[in-house]
Amino acid sequence: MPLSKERVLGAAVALADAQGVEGLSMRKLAQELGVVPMALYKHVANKDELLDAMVDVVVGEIDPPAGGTDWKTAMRRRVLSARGALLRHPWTSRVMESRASPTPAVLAYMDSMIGMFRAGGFSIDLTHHAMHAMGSRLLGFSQELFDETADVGPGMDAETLRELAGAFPHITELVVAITHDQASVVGVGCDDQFEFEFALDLMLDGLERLRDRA
Amino acid sequence: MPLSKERVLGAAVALADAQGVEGLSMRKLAQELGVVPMALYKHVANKDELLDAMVDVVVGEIDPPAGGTDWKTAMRRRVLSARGALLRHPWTSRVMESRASPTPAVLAYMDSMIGMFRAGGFSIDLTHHAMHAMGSRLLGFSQELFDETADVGPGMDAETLRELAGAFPHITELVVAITHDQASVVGVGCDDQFEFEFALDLMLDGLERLRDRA
DNA sequence: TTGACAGGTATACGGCGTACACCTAGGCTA
DNA sequence: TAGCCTAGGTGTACGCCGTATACCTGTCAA
Repeated sequence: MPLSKERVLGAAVALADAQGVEGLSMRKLAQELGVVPMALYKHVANKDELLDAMVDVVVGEIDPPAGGTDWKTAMRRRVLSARGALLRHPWTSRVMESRASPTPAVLAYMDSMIGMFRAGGFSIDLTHHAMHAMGSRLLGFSQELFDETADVGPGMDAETLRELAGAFPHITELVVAITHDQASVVGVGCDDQFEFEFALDLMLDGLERLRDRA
Repeated sequence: MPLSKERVLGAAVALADAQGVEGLSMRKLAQELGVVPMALYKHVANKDELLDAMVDVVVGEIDPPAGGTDWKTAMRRRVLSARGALLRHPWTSRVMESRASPTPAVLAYMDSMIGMFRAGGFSIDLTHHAMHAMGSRLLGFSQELFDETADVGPGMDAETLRELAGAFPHITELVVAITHDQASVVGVGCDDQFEFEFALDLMLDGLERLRDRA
């Protein structure tokens, strides 16, 4: 089977899924395809263009807007669909952020999101603010700067734990509370999906209130 | 003047401020300091540690919590102070996101933020949700996935503009509205500071309402 | 005086993206 | 059918990167 842009993209996405985007190099990708590195350049202009195209693959997995419902549930559904795509390809958010300007596919997604607000009766100005306020959540991710439970685990002795508790009392209190909530569940950690939806609804409810006040 | 961790860090921050974090290499940094690359390794273990230390420099610029006010204005002030630091060193957010785990300084900042919620009468659970919901905004940035006015400017002919309007009608409408709002100002673009505070207040107000309901 | 050590240096390795020249097979035109 | 064009894979090489390793030199304590 000869090379093609589709084959290259597919292998690139798979490789990034498997190894993370830091592990994706033109050379490894070529090897994966049984080909010499420079062969890739007959199908993509350079690595940056490859990354852009990979983002578009993921954005293409987001469901189209649902019809026949109010703006809020339609938007909610679409955002959660985007989140699904981003969870399947966790490298995407990082790549998207590092890119200088958005790809047409991302622009089209944003455009249709704006349209959903407008159809929901939002003024242009409020729509504008809403887009900013939603920020990355529109694409189904909110960068989590730290996973509070990742660093606390079985691999830590009581001494270190006590030190941590002294240095960061509030974090400790919080982690303890979370962990107790679900003591029976294997693998401590909070319910990311719940947290995401919590913040999403907080945002959507607040925006709705602002719209109705005007 | 001999090398020192402080001199290395200072030069690294300055270089990243000037060239962006992509332009920061151990070799360029060494050259900036008039020294051979390997000399740096007597003061930092490796580039990752250097990046972590650079983040801590910026986090150190964030004002301590303001006393003598209610939780909301105290938190608002602190977040805006963080935003100031991040705006002075725009590379910081990207570096922070790319790091595997947060530095102690970042943890300490988060810890004190949690403390501010708790002092404001938030339950542990609501505090937890609040921290997730605030996400990166806690550190004064919300990743802007696209700057809607960056791509539309004097360097674009009427033909391209019409094409864009056809492909992305809602974005176009929005950009036009924004640009008209401030026709007299040089350099189109929305007021980022306003947008940030809008979203921040939306969040804080929503959280307060939840707290009072409980 | 000696010896340890802190701190700057020289060299080298493997990995990266990619420019450039080359080859080769398939298909189109004359 | 002869000639050539071109799409697509190859080989080599360049300059950049982070950093391991060995080395040198000046300072200071014993």
